[in-house]
Amino acid sequence: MGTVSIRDVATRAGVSPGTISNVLNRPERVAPATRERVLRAIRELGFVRHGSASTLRAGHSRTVGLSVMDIGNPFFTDIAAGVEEAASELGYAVILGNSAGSRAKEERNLLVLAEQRVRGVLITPTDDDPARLDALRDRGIKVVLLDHPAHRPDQCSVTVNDITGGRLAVSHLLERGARRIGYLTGPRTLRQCVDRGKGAAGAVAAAGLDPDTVLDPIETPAMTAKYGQQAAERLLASGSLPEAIFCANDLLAVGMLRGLLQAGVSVPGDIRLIGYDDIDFAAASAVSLSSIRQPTHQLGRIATELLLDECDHPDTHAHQQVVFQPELVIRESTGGRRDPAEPRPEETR
Amino acid sequence: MGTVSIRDVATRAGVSPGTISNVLNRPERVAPATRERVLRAIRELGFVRHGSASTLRAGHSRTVGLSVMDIGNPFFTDIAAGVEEAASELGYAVILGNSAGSRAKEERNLLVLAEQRVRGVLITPTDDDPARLDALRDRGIKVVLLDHPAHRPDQCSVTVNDITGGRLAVSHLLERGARRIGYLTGPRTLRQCVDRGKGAAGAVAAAGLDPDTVLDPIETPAMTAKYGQQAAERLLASGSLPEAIFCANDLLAVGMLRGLLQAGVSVPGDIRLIGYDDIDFAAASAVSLSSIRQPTHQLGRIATELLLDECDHPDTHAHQQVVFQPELVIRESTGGRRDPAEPRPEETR
DNA sequence: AAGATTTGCTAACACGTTTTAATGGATGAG
DNA sequence: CTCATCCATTAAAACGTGTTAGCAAATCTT
Repeated sequence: MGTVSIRDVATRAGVSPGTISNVLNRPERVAPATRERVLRAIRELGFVRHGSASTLRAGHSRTVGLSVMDIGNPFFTDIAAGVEEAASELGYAVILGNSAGSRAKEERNLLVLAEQRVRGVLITPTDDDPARLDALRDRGIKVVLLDHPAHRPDQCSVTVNDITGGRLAVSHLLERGARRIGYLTGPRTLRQCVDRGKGAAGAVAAAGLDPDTVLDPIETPAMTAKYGQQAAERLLASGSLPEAIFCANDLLAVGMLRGLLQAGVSVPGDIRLIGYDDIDFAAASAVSLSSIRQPTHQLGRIATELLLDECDHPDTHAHQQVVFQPELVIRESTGGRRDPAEPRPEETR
Repeated sequence: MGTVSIRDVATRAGVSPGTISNVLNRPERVAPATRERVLRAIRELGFVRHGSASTLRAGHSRTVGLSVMDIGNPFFTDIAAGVEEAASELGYAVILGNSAGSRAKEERNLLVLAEQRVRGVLITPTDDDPARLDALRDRGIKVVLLDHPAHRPDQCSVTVNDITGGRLAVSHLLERGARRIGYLTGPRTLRQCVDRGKGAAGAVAAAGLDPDTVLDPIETPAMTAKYGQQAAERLLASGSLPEAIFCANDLLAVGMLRGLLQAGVSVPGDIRLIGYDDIDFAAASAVSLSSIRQPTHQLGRIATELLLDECDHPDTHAHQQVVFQPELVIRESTGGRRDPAEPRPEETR
């Protein structure tokens, strides 16, 4: 019943506690025979190493933190899956925090992670303020930014070019003839929303048109399907519909689509619609959704590999800002029919 | 730079380390004036309590583990959101593990949780074997089963009646005239799949028909959209289509739907389709999906409250097996049109 | 065969916090 | 004024592991 400690194992195996520690952490330093004996004792006693004691003594743990903005968004769960995969390959556990877009919640989560003395943190920050992250670094906790560019050269980040993404989406809508385009965006404090908007404006300008008259931004408090549908209702109530809508993510797009269809608006007949992220459901939604694909799983995986490289090999580690390129996926919601054969996006470092 | 410890704070505030500990853990035992002085010192030095040291000394942590079968399934992320919400209200952090349906992975995750000396574990087990869970209990880690009935009376569990759910789904299909019904299910090792199948058979029997001739089970290796679509392809290749299909969860249903539509099969015209879980996307899919709704968020919340009650008040804690009742939601995929007004499901304890 | 090196292990301390019993000072009762 | 009571605080002993210096034995070098 009472928890079995390293000394119990030592007694059983007829060696000293230090040897047990060696077997666990530097097996090569201990003779094969003793090692076997110790491992057997561990099995027989059902010994489980006390992570806290280990962390306390060693000064660092075998865990990393992951802070995402919305655990309900498949974009982030895909990332989380990539993170978890890479972390567990390297023997690290992942503590997941959901900031739900709230800065206060993010702060609380980071405090918990700091208390747990995680080795490092992967974070999709809710805003641009580098102060909190620098505070973590000062505590010796490595930080890698996920889907957000590093604000200093000695920091790693993994992003997807959102300006390109916005450009791809809106170029596509322009190509299909739209001249009044709504931009359904989340809070302007989110870099992703701003950048995608910039890309959108860039596409309009590149077509020789005036962004201010072509693009019509609609802002929502959060990037969820619920707010997408609300936006649809407001739009319908306003009476003036654009010819196309670019949604800053697929959840907004799914909600918007639902709102439009319920009101009898035809997509893509009356309004063309494009989303962002290419979540699994985009292809399965009422009208299959054109979208901008991002290499989500890779995003999580690479970020984790960078973080753990920095943790385990701080001397040889080279800081990197990895930028992936997004890819346009055309489906019914923009009237498109181009075969969505799927070459993997190029990675540029 | 170097981490600031409780003694540094003590020195600064001109008190002993023990007093700092009291301020943090039993503020009422320390005079208001000193408390203020200590809190100021903590702020000024940027002290963050060392969770591991605390855990080591106190014998237990302020964290709980959550082990789910598929983090990519909105059903589980909804649960996770409920868990996280309830846990953080009570000052606990959540360590999330994704077993991805693999027993080995689940075992690895549980080991990590045991090493971290989590206070308790919320788990949706991948199989019925109680051994691993009993092992945790023997270590003093409380266990609450999520979406799985307790196998002993001194254990808490929170479930939704899956037999009822299966019955609701198939009764509905029978009502709509179907007499050959496919049951698209995940692995038969999953209790959920078995129970929903039982409910389905029960509904057929209750209608005076023979389950063996009416129901046609199709098993997949995992309950994902991918396998749902594969099943559709196999079904189409076989040439003999049932009149309706009951899918053991919405991901399977979404995949199945996609596969059918791509092949030009009309839903609900040629085949009626119903899923399970009523994830957000069910209402938004190509043909909106009839489904069985479960109170997911509540599931996570109640389970967490039970667990933490057991942790914090072991003496007064009463073990409970909470059973929720699922609810039929009719949409286009079964040709239904009943208004989906949504009374909340009843809770029965 | 004697020194030089390597190998395999031990003993003891350190990590930062919580907790216990003990201390000192203030307060109130007699 | 003394004594008992109470309160805020302290000092020191844990908690279970990792690490370091060091020692004995085994192996290698001339």
